[in-house]
Amino acid sequence: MGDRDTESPLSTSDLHATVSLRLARHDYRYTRGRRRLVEVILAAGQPVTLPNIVVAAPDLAPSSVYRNLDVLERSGVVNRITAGGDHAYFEFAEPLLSHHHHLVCVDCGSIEDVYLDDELEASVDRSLAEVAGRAGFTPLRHSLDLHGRCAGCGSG
Amino acid sequence: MGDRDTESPLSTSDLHATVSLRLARHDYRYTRGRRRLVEVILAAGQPVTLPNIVVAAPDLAPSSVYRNLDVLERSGVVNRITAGGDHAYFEFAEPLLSHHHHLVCVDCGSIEDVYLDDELEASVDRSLAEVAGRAGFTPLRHSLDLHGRCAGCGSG
DNA sequence: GATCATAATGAGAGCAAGTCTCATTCACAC
DNA sequence: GTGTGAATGAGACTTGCTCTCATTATGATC
Repeated sequence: MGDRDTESPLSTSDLHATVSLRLARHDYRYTRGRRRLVEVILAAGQPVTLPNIVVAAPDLAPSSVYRNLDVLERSGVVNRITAGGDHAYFEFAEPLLSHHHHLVCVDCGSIEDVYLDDELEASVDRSLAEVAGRAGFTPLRHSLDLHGRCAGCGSG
Repeated sequence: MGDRDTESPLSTSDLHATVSLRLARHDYRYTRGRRRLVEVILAAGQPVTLPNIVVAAPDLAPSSVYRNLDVLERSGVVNRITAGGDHAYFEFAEPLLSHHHHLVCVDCGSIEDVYLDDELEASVDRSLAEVAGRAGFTPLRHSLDLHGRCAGCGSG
């Protein structure tokens, strides 16, 4: 599993270069539509849904956006977050965005990124690896999300 | 018909009593169909999808099963797990099944329960509470799942 | 046990997120 | 510039899940 590259968040041009490389590695082309899609996700600065993307870039065809999100996911550029709401959320995958977790609002479905300290992450990975080993399970990544009510939805 | 050796801390009769109480607390009735549904989930001993349920109990109407899973979720009897596959998974909620996490297979979508030690759980809760507090977020529960390949799907 | 108000049921219609199709257009190698 | 195969996009299609509504079961009260 681990690529242990501890890269800091990338500049826009570095991002495009990295995405291009990853797509090429999977024999995909970095077309104008895919570049626009990457820029929309970058500009959002948080996980986005298809409606978010189409509102931000109405010239992108939904069917192509879905297809390209799939391509980006296969290439390791983007992660799909299925939190249970109507839509899936997408954000940059790990080396493009440092390892983090999510606050998922059970009312409005919004997702916010949060960062935990490295020591806890290490403990979690260690425990999960142990438990996975016992089950003959090959770990790829973990997801640690907190479900509750966001500041906007309050305790109502 | 009575299986006794699941991970559930409750006996079958205690389970029914608890479910009945929780439903009543929300002004729901514990009907025959809901009792059957609870028994199917108990017998499975692991998270189940709607197809799983209907195969195990073909006399239950899918529309009623969906509605009743919703009722059971609202009453805190059952948890919905949306792992990204085609179907949602359901299992008993926390006091009916002790706190645990999931090994989610990225290939076949299967979900297996795993248990972590209490100390790690406490650390996780502490860190998440701190981070949530900073964001004005009201925590309800956390989900910590390991994504990878199950023993059956191998490392291929 | 009989009666009644109301919740639950179930078959099928309906909805919507996401996928597939296919004719057209673009990206890249040469 | 040319050619080949991938990418595009509009819309049809699939499908997990929800809604509708006439019928039936449930639990409270007598």
